[in-house]
Amino acid sequence: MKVSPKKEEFLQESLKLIHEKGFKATTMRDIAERLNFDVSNSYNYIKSKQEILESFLFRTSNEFHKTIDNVLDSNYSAEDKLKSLISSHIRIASEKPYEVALLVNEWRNLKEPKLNEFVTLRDTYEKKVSKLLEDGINNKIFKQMDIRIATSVVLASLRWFYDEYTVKKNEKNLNPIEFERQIVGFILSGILL
Amino acid sequence: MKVSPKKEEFLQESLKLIHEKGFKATTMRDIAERLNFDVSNSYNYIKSKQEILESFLFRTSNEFHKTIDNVLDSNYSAEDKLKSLISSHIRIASEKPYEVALLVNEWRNLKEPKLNEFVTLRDTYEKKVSKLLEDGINNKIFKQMDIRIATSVVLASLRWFYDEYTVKKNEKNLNPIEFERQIVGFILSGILL
DNA sequence: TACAAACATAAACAAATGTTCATGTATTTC
DNA sequence: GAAATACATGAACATTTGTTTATGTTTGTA
Repeated sequence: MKVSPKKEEFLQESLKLIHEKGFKATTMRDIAERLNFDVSNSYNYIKSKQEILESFLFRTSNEFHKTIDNVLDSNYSAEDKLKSLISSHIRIASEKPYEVALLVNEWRNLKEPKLNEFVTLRDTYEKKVSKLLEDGINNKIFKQMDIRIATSVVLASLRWFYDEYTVKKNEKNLNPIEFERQIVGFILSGILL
Repeated sequence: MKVSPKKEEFLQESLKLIHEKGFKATTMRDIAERLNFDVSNSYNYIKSKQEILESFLFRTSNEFHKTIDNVLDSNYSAEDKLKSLISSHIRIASEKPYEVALLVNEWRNLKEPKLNEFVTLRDTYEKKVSKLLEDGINNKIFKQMDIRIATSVVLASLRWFYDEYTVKKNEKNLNPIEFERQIVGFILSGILL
């Protein structure tokens, strides 16, 4: 599928607007206005408003899945797999913060059957993380923990990071490398000295 | 301010619906339909749709603020303050999961000037947490860490918990006491054995 | 019992929204 | 230079939405 530069511009501007205002609150007229053309012209680029959301969400979801699959397929120890997963997650979130923001905040606006499809993908991703943690526990690398809690907490610890790269630069942005170092420290051994 | 039982029922049902579908996607007619009366009747209970959101959001925000203020005012060590904070957070989220869900997911739908007011409250809350962590670092109880990252990660680790109490009971719900034990373990000393 | 408050309905509204259609102008490609 | 493709406009549409107004019924209470 070829993407003309204008279409790409349309999609990127839509992405940013949807991130700013939320999917429901962003109207087709909002998008068109920002691009200085009439609403109707938008439909030369997309078939429907939903399509914008769907394409971004599934594209980004796929990227995360590919990444975790590669990590799980590797011969690293559970500890190094987890480090590698963290690293990949941070890379994606810093490279494509708006896409990740959409993934986190706007998936609820999908309609069936896409919504179901997405939720299934999300559950699958969680299960992959759970498996990684479970292996680590079985190999006595990680503590004995409730897998469900551990999975949620690890994912929650990473999920907010896109925000550092969408917010205005009134403060210095976090350096992804340093962030990775700190987050690895936190997840592996907590904050206690 | 007295709240009649019918008004309370109206608000609670609105709360659940808004949580299910999102604020924008929930129409006044949706709410009325669920309560088996006409849309117009809703306006005997509230002045506007926005008011529903505002009242829940600021009420819950206040509760969190009161709680953290009490924690900070105590004579506990930084470590015990943090434990106490975690405990309070989990209590609120398990007692009022829908209110907390709204706080986390729907604040973007506030309009100015309420939006600004809310964001300020939220920033203030974060600063309070940062202060707690900073004190702990200065007293050599916590590791040397980037305060901004540590604050975000601690809050993110707690934020998702309401979900355990809003989701259908197809799986056993988490016991808040056990959750607290695990989360304290995680935040204080990570997952590494 | 009478009066006020609470609870309810029906009809209508203005504005906003996603989308389509018919049509026109650039731009690219052969 | 002709033909196809990309880019754009304006008008119109059917729905949906929050909210108001006028009016009626039920319920608690003095």
